This record gives sequence, structure tokens and C-alpha cells, in this order.
Amino acid sequence: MGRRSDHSREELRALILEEGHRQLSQVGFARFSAREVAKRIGYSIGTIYNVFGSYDALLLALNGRTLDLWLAFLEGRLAGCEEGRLDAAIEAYFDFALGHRHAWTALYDFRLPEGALPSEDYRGKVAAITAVIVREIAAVLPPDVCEEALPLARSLLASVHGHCFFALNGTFAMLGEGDPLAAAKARVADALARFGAR
Amino acid sequence: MGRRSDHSREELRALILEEGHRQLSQVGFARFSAREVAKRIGYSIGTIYNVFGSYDALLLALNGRTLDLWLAFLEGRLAGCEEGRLDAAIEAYFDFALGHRHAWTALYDFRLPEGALPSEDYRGKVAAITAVIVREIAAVLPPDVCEEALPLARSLLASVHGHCFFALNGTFAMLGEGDPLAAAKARVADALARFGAR
DNA sequence: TAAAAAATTAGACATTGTTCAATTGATCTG
DNA sequence: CAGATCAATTGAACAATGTCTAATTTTTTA
Repeated sequence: MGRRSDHSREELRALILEEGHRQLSQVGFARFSAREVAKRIGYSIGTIYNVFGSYDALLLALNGRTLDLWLAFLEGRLAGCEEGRLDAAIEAYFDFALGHRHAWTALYDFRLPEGALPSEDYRGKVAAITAVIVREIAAVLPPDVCEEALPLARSLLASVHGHCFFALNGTFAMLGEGDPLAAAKARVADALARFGAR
Repeated sequence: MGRRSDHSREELRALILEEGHRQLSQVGFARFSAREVAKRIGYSIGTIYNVFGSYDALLLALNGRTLDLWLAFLEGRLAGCEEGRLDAAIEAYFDFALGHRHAWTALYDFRLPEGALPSEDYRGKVAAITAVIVREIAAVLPPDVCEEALPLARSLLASVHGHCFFALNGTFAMLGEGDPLAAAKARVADALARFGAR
């Protein structure tokens, strides 16, 4: 078959991303197959290469979509939340990861070849999620140490990530930890207490 | 070719593990190939399946080897270290991961099929590393809260892991964090301060 | 209407994990 | 020592993957 006009380039891109994300969410990164995605949307594998250029680019786009969903989820939880916003953010971190296990895990399972940087676009999405945490931390920090909000946010993000990661990959279960979320909150509280946060 | 007596079962197992670990360390989990390992030791792929039974079992054994090395590295650093032992342990955590990037990363990239548990042996190795941290935390904790050492150790392990993970996967670089190790140490100190550790 | 451009496909390629019948060497038995 | 038994090793076969490219077909342009 040759050129056909079932879908515009943009529609095709959206189609692949949608089916790809469904697939990734169902089977996980290890079993994900670009060929299978092509089959499901009724196009051939070559078309995916036309649109995305490579397997890596496709996966980066899929992970980008996950980051979009994650950010929206986070902001949704925070909207209309008066107090305990930081705890709510940590809960949202966990809940998203638990609710989108495979997609969230793929964010970290997939790695670009050594030395390759993700696109500016992708980095922006990661920065956007970080910015939410920076904002929330700045809000509870005393004014005189508020320039510490960014480094602290990066560090607390890493701490929460570690807890969430261990919760999902079974390490915590192996070690008998029953409430990873509570532990993560406690560590964040520990740090904030030291900075005299309210 | 049929049966040959170049190596005993145990020697063969050691041979595969050694070459496999070399391979894993060089090319990383994503590009690791059991076939390639077989080729390099001069046996056929079937032999690896005879000895390990499956690809998953082989990888679990390789990761087990990494855990052994890691534990030895940790204890080696701690031996003869009088003060600042916890900081030394965190440094060792980072240094091992940085010095064995691919092998360390494979510990988390590789996952058993859903629901499958690692062997008792493997779980023991993870527990052994945890036990070191429990011991070191218990040593600095006031006696009246020393039953908190285990949960605290699990949680701090997760925090340090998150920092180390972000340092290696590029997240910290993306966010402008220049000293992940210092950040990890600071978070651990925050938590210990709250428990009145010395 | 004819020529140029673009999109889509199908197939070839090298690799992978996995399985298994056949083979070959070692070991036991009489 | 010869023959039977046993166990380890192989290599080929399979299905699947990412990747690339020549051919085909449709759309657009001249």
C-alpha cells in the first residue's frame, strides 16, 4: 500500500501515542513492542519510524505523555487544597505511581544511549514537576531561607522518589516496611523542621 | 559436541557468572545478551540454560553477585573507620554505584515477572546490606529510641537510594544539582537530628 | 495531464530468548 | 575390557524484536 489519507501527520502521531501509552501501561516497558502498536492501529511498523524516527524517540514521547499526565494529576490534587499541601503532593506522587505502575516505571527503566540528552521539551516537563514542589516548599519555608527552596526540593524529590521506587519494586515488602508513604512524609517533615518551616 | 570434562558444574557456573558480570558491567542491562556470554566462554547457549534454567535465573544470579560485591565494599569502607561511620556508609553507597554503574543499575532495571519473588538467597543479600545500615544507625541513636533503628534504616536507605538514582540517571544533572552526595548526607542528618542522635 | 513529491508498506536482516531432539563423551556393569 | 546406561552439550528451529530500504501507490504540483 502507498500513501493514504486516513489520518494527517498529527492525527497519526496522536494515534500512535495513544495506543502506545495504552500498550505500555498494560504490558510494561520490558514487554513493550513498537511493532505491536503498529499492528493495533492498523499501520505497518515502518510508519512508526516515519513519524518518530526511532524506537528511542517513540519511548521518549510516551514518557513525555506520562509526565504530562503526572503533572496534571499533581496540580489537580493540589487545587483547592488549603493546608497540608506538601503532604498532599507526596500522596499524589505515590498515588500516580501506584495508579500507573507500568507507565511510571518506564520513566526510569528507559534510558537513552550513554551521553545522549533528552530533548529540551522533555527536560521542561521534568522541570515543571519539580517546579510544583519548589513552589510548595517555598510556601512553608521561612522567608530568610527561601532561596533554599530549589535545592531542598530537588533533594526531597529524590527522597520521596526513593521511597516510592522501593514501594513499587518490592524492596520495601522484602524488608518488611508496611507504610512507605508515611515514611516518606516523615523524612520530608524531618528536613523541613530543620529549616524551621511552619 | 556431547559431554566434555573441561569444567565441573560448579566451575561452569562460576565461569558463566564471571563472564556474565563482566559483560553486564561493560554493556549494561539493556544490551546484555546471554548468547554473547555463552560465545565468550566457548560454550553454546544451551549450556547456560542447563546451568541456570532461564534468563531470569541467570540475571538474578548476576545481580546477586553485584550485591555480594556491594556488601563487601561497604564493610571494607567501614572497617577501621572510627567516627562518621554513617557518612562513610553513604559515601560507600554512592561510590559503589558510580564505580559499577551498569551492574548497580541492573539491580533495579531487571524485574521478575509480576508476582514472582526473588529467591530466599537473594532476599538475604538485600537484607544483609540493610542490616549494615541498621547497625550503624542503632549505634548513633539514643538507647531509648533504638527500636526505631530498623524502620529508620529502611527509610534512610530509600532516601539515599533516591539521591543516588537521580545522580546516575541524569535527573539531578537535568535539575542543576551539583552535589547529590552532600544532599543525601544532609537528609540523613535531618532525620537523625530529630531522633536526638549523637 | 504529466511529473514530482510524499507516505506507506512489505520484506530482508541481524539479534534475541527459548526449547528440544540428536549426539557425544563419561561412567557404570557384567 | 566391551557394552549398556547416563548425562552433558550442542546446534538447529521458532517466534519475536528493532532497524533499514526498495518498491509501490497516492497526493500534490507544474
